[in-house]
Amino acid sequence: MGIQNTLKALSDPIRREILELLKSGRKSAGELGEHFPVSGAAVSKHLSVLKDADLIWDTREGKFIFYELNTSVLEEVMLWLVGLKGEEK
Amino acid sequence: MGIQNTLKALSDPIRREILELLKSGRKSAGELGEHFPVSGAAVSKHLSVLKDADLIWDTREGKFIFYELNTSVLEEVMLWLVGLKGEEK
DNA sequence: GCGATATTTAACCAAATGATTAAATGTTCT
DNA sequence: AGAACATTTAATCATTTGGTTAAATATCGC
Repeated sequence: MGIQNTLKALSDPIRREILELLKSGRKSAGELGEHFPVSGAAVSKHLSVLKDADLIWDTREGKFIFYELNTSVLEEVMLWLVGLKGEEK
Repeated sequence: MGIQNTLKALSDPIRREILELLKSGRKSAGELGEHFPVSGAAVSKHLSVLKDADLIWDTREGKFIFYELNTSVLEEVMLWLVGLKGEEK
């Protein structure tokens, strides 16, 4: 965990777009996958990176696995950024 | 440029620590290098990544090259993060 | 239980990343 | 000009990353 995992997870454009898609509510892996020109397996791996970083969590619901956004972990990154900006000089 | 370059640059711990060191003022490449257990060449490459991301700028001063923090580019990242947190649901 | 569907995991591969050492560049001083 | 110093660039290498296809898991409906 920690800021390292978070920033690493955020450093990929597909992963960031996944998070943005989840802003409007929970979505299944397949639903998320439709938005990207890569295989489902690739999307699945991105999801597991986001999950390891605690940026999303999942719930199985029958045949589907739904993913949901967890923004609480972004707090640490924001604080770090603010620290860099604010305490300058 | 853009948020992609910025986040990529921020995703490495040495580069983040370089930025933190620069909070307290400009430092030469060598001075920065002393803080890390890697070669000067490695530090130099990290500096060039940060420079490409516009997170730092440099000024040659005689034998030395001084690096200085530029936090303005962090604005975009902060906005993106706030957007993710705020517009949730 | 079987077939269809949704998703992940495994095995593999090419490209990117971060490191090293050695060579090149720029600057100062004598 | 030449030696010493500060830093970058080049060549190289091992590891990580992001992708693919094929196989494994899990659930549903018949």
